[in-house]
Amino acid sequence: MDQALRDRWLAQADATLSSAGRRAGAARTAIVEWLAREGQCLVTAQDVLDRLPQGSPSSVYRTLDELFALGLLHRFHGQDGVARYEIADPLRHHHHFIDEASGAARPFTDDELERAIEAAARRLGVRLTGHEVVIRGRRSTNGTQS
Amino acid sequence: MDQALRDRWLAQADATLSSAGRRAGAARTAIVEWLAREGQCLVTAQDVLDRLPQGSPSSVYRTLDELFALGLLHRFHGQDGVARYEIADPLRHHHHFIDEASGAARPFTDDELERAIEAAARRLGVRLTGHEVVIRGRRSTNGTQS
DNA sequence: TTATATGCAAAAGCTTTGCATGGGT
DNA sequence: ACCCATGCAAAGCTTTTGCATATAA
Repeated sequence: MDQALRDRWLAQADATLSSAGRRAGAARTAIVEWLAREGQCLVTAQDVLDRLPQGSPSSVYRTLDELFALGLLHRFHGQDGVARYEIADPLRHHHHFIDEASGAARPFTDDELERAIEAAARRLGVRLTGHEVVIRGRRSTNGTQS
Repeated sequence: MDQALRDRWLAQADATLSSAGRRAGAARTAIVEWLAREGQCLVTAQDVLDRLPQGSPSSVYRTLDELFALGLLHRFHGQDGVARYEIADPLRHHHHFIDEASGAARPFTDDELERAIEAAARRLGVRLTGHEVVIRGRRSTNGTQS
């Protein structure tokens, strides 16, 4: 749904990978392209393996790891101990709402919450390098957003 | 450092466990008592095993699981894919600051942040059942707290 | 040509489970 | 006496690693 983000990330990923001396093989190419399309929120290695004809488990895990190490992916460890990744875009930051009814995760952004986190870090005497918020609950009435 | 919390939780745990029909064996007793003392922030199954003479791996994992299922522990899955637990106290809620220099996690509370999360949930149209915040960074200057 | 990417299979690490025995109530 | 708790050993799952081969640059 966010074409601009997709393209920007793909270009950034290619640039970063090749300037790190990595070469583009069939597996990595397929994985990176899939992530650009489908990796905007919390995908697992298994998701990639299931949906991609191309790529062995080792390639998938290695590529995911490498992209994470280069700062191209964020990594989380979900409620079940399985690693989840998503595209890291410096221009966009989001948090996660987990719907208890379905177990599904939805990304959301909230500027006021963002400011509150920065303020809390200041009060703690911490120079912030990253932060994550997970909200769990149920949609109370009519959904307001997309 | 919080004696009241410790005692309250221990009493609550005993009550909840026995009303769930569970019996107190040597392993569970030792584990629950250790958690009441040392489980206020992000301990792993391995921590329990290392520090306790009493209790086999299966007892530790089973007890931790059971306490989680009964709502007596919170469970998180750390950056390394290892499950971390901490005492769940309805009267006290805290978040986590992870110091990038040491990797250590420290609990903190912040009422304003709490309110910001509630406000964000309201804006999302979500009835909140839980939430977690992780802040990552470095202590910027002189440490202010204990 | 030379270092890197890939895939297979094996290993590693955390956690869960089956089962026989011990123990609480 | 009955059922739950415990511990051992084995199995399960996700993820990592070793190694031989294929391939990008």
